[in-house]
Amino acid sequence: MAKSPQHGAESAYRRSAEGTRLRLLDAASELFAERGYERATVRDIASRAGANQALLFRYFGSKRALFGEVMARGGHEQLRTTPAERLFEVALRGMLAGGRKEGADRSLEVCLRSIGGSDEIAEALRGLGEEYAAVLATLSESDTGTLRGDLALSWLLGIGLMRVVVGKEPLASADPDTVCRLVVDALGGLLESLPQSDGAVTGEVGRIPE
Amino acid sequence: MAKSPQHGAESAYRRSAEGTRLRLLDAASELFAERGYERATVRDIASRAGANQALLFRYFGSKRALFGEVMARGGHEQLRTTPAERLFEVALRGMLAGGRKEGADRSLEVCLRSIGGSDEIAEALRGLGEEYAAVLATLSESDTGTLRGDLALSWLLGIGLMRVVVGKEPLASADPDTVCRLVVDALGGLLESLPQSDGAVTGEVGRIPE
DNA sequence: ATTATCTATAGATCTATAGATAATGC
DNA sequence: ATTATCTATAGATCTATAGATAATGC
Repeated sequence: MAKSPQHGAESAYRRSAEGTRLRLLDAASELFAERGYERATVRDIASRAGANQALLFRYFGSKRALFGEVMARGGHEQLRTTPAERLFEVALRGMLAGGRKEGADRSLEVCLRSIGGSDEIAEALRGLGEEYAAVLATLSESDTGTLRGDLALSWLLGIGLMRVVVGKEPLASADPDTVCRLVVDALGGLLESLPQSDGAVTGEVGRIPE
Repeated sequence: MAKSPQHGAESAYRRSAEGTRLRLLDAASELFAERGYERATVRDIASRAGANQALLFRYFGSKRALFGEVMARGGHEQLRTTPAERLFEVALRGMLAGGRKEGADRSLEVCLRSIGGSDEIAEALRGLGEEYAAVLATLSESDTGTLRGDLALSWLLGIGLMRVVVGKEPLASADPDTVCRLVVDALGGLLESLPQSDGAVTGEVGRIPE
């Protein structure tokens, strides 16, 4: 019992600047997703990382800079790895899962929970939104294509808002497949090139890309 | 110049408890809509009302109680005065106007800007959402009617989020008629009894209730 | 000796309250 | 005399920093 490490499992990672930096980043990712920017305090983050609160400032400079790194890290992964025709459904399903999938990209969720906070947060969401909407816009041939992309993204975020953040029933407990089918079917008229969900009960058979 | 009133135009309303209470309520309505719950400080509100900050606590008890009164005041007006078939479009157009219409009900906007703040705020939005969604659900005969109502409301809020709060272009500057038509047309498949917007360019003629 | 970590605290906000002041009605 | 209003400040957070301490590598 003598000389027992005072901080449990993470003691093995101790006294490594790089390791602590990474644990702080991971803890920040989680807490920003759970509580949003404002309500996740630097002390909470440091505590979950098993690090001293002062190290957060040593390694990242400020809370806002840490937020920037968190958003930059996972933010674009989903966009890079998903073909345009599948992006809406993949992002929607990620949102519907609401952090229950390990290692999922929760950037949009982080934004949703952080909204009221500050103008800079709104800008972060706008920036990420630009990228999603631009891809979605390619699914329409219309001259209002970019607007249609914005509207599709709006629905995605609105669903996340009501289901994950607000917890509105019955949406909050609804089966992801059911939600996905209803939404993708309705979006068919807006984004002509959006493949309808497979296993649709509406009678329409979805085109499967490639 | 001697004995000039030190507070300008509002001096006429001075020394009336009822009047001050009302000016505080109005100022709070505006500031909550502009900045959300957290960022609208009691000092800002009192200052805009031309009142001393301590009076806010004297007349309302706490900032949260003031928020409650603001939400209770305008929150249900739109719901009472609008027939179910028209609710979605009326609420959407109100959201698209984004406070540019005098005396419009900005309750949903207030909620959107206040989200990250606290669980109690999320509850306020859930409460208001219950009422909207319940009405919208009556527009579908399906057994997933309530879910469809939630999804329609989600789109409404998502559009408000991206347009009013985030300012995503081209949505933020888009013509309300265009947005309305695109959204209402797409929602037709989700809520069968939703009348399509008149002047539709899609070829379908909307049913006009009564 | 270097540098990762910790302690202690400055400094900036905010909500909320206690008690003093001043305008009105009688 | 009553009560609307104002002054001053308590008390609770939070981010951020300065300087001390302690673990590692040479």
